[in-house]
Amino acid sequence: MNENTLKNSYTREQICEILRLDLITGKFSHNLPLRESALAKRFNVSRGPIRDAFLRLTQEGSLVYETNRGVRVHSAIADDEREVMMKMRLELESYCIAQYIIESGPQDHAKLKLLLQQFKNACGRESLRDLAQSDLSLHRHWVSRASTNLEPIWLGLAVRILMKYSRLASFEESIKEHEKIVEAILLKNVKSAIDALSLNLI
Amino acid sequence: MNENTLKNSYTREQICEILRLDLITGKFSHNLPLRESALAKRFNVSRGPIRDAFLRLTQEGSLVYETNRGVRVHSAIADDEREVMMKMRLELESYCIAQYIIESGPQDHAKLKLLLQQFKNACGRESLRDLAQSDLSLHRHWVSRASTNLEPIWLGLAVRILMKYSRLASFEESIKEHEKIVEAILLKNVKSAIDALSLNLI
DNA sequence: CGATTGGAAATTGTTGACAATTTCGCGCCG
DNA sequence: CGGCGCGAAATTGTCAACAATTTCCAATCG
Repeated sequence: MNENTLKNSYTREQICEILRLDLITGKFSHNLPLRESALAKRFNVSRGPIRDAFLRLTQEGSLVYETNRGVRVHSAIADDEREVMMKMRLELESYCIAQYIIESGPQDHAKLKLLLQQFKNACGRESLRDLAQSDLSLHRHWVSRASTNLEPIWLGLAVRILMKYSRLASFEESIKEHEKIVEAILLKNVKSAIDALSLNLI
Repeated sequence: MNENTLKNSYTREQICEILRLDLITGKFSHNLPLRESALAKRFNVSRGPIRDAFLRLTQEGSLVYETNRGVRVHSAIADDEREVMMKMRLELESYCIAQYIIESGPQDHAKLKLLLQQFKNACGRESLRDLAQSDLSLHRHWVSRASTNLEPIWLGLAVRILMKYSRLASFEESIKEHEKIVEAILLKNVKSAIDALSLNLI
């Protein structure tokens, strides 16, 4: 926890992102509730912003809220729930990639390449946290560019799916899958991009 | 606004529900930001709970948040976004109805009949607000019973879809569609329930 | 006349204090 | 010895005040 060393306090958004990655990588116990005051101290802010983050993560589905009793980590999704979520996510991202290919310009492509490179680096470091973060960032790039309306829905799906398997398959394979998707996008080949995506989202 | 006449202040949850229906039925301008203090006065609470509700509705997608500038009503979704959302919602609710048929007991069925009746009553009153509320309650019943994991995702989809058409098709037709779904559920006929659902979610 | 800049008003962001609720341990009684 | 209140501690819920930021308007300058 090196965030305490910085004196600057965190924004609601930053706190939310950090906690989200903590949740994805399983840093919190499933049975113990998360305490507002403990996290307030950790991030060097008052309880207000922490409550804001809790509320968001609850809506995303990674936390469960009980009145007067705080929040707990949501139980992992079942296999068939994951299957449904995957179908929904594939539907959503397919649309977004098709849209992204139409709308994106050179600066988007530069960003895309950068995010892919960061993903590869994270695979190299073999850090689960960095991997989850860069995976989310990459997918989020085309989703948010294509539709701000679909982005919050996508986030809820992606986070829950990631929580299910804090362990991703093989780093090598994951890199190849994402390379194929990005390559197809840069060539503006919708069909091939979606084919590659559907191999990634299984 | 008869909520002011009651002295009791509202819970976060109630405020959220009221605002959600206000948003669905188009009570707020798309360009003007929603003011925390104005709503705090309306609900007779401080700004804290209002901010909580804003945060939730933002995550649901009906509001858009800008740092230091408050929230505005999110722009309506495009036709093709609606199409994607509908496919996702159909996928989600089909699973939930199948699950619901397996798990539900007599008391669930009683509740189901009650919710259907309330939906019919709302159609009779021709109140758009009541209609939206009872439509949401009915669908929410089987979704929440089947999967707490899918419920927040479903809510985001359903709200945005409802916002798109504050005007529903025909009351008569809508009643028939929902009667068919409920009937099939009570008979534990999964296929026919999902068929009826897919006619409703178009 | 239009653009700019300065400051006042309005609004959001954050905090610490207090109220309401839950939790937990301890003594008490059967 | 086990269950039952009871009260203290811990925790969440709410609030009002203050800080930071944005917005708006009017005075000023080119």
